[in-house]
Amino acid sequence: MAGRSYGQYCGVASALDLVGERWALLIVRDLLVGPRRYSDLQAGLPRIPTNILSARLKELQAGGVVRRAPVVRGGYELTAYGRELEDVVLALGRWGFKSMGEPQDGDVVTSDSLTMAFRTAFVPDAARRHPDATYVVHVGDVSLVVRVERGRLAVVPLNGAVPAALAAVRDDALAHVDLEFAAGPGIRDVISGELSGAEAIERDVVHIVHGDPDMLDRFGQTFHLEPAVPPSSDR
Amino acid sequence: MAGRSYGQYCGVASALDLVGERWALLIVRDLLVGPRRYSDLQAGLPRIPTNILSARLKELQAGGVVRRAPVVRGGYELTAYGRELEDVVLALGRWGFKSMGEPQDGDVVTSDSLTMAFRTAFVPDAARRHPDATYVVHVGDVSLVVRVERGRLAVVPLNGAVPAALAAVRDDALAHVDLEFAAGPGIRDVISGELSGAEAIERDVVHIVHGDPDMLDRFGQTFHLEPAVPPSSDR
DNA sequence: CCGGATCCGAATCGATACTG
DNA sequence: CAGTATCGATTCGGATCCGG
Repeated sequence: MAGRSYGQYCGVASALDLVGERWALLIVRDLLVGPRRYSDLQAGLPRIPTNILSARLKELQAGGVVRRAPVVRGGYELTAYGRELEDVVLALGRWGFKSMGEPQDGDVVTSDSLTMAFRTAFVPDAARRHPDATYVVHVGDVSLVVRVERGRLAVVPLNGAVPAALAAVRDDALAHVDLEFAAGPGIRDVISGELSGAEAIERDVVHIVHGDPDMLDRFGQTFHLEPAVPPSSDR
Repeated sequence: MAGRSYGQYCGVASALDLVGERWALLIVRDLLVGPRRYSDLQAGLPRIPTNILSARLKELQAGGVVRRAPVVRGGYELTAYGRELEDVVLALGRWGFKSMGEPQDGDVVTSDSLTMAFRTAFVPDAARRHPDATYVVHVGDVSLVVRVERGRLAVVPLNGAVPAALAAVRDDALAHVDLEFAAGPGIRDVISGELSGAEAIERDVVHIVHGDPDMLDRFGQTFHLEPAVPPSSDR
């Protein structure tokens, strides 16, 4: 499966031998949200060719990263070892956030990628200061229920079927939504702190559907990622 | 250069568009140690085809990750943005460490990969308890001077030319080496804590060249990575 | 319809040779 | 030393096909 290894006795090389092939870490990203069926993964990675998805799933299984999900019919899930890739995916997401400019033509936002983005941006310390809040967020055609409860984060899709446990969380959250808003790509300037809540609303980067607009600042503190370094500070 | 993007407006996808191609992160790994010339990179990545190295360096420059090093003739170095990949490389190294079994035929250990491995395994808290120690470590045909000074880590190759600043660190360190040892791949069991210093010496995993063998335990505390999770604990 | 397997042209990779 | 050029071997991407 890894016909071509990097040939180095090194942790980084070993990791890349397992998850360094094209698409592999995006599959892992989606599986970090939860078990997924073949067609779920395909839907979440619109550009992946079906033979590549198939090949990657086989390789990831052979590498002990992924296994068949016994409960979900036709499902895949991460092994314990695979779940430990969360650090890697979060680090990549933090770094890559800084180079996300405007979306390119045809770029999509998926439910799973946005869910992982919230996990990446989540600041536990800030959440501890405001331990409870519930947001409903619309980006593109993805809608998520983002809940901070006792300083812990849960993200659940607003629509669609979810496991019973998550459905309970979702229904509970929807009973008391603090803030519901729709946002475009400019939301990243709120996440990076380059735009205050009020500025974001004024510039139509964020449209408040429901709730107290001041909550948007709390949102920006709870979910924060560093903005891009200016190229000038290159030294 | 990135003719084929993943087409997702997502930090992880954006990161992989920049450094997800084959060999890219290994080039970054080596550049994290310091500026390198084309031939240094080639020597540190014995299996990379020269046209691929050339192509990657171009792409990484276009992506703002790498630039020509003004000081070193023919050199490359990371930009400020590129240096921020350290988190990613360390996370990958930590994860990949767990799947490093025995070295495969033809696997090499390079100076730069071992240097980054020490940075990955370095435990600042443990170093704070023993803030000063100097080791000379031989693995394969790589020899490094590993120095902890006031709780901070510096790794310098034992042989070969280095910039003046590093040469000073090296000479200073060599003046009072606490422990010099040679090790094979089994060194990873010391790093993972699965072998005590005494056991490692007894089983010939580590050969003490010079110094107090008891220092090997301190070494194992200062440089620690989690061992592989047993497949049984998969839930 | 879901979960893939198969086929094929296009792009990339890997090995080697060659050049300023 | 620092790459470019070339070319066969792989892999990738897109589409189609097939069994349950």
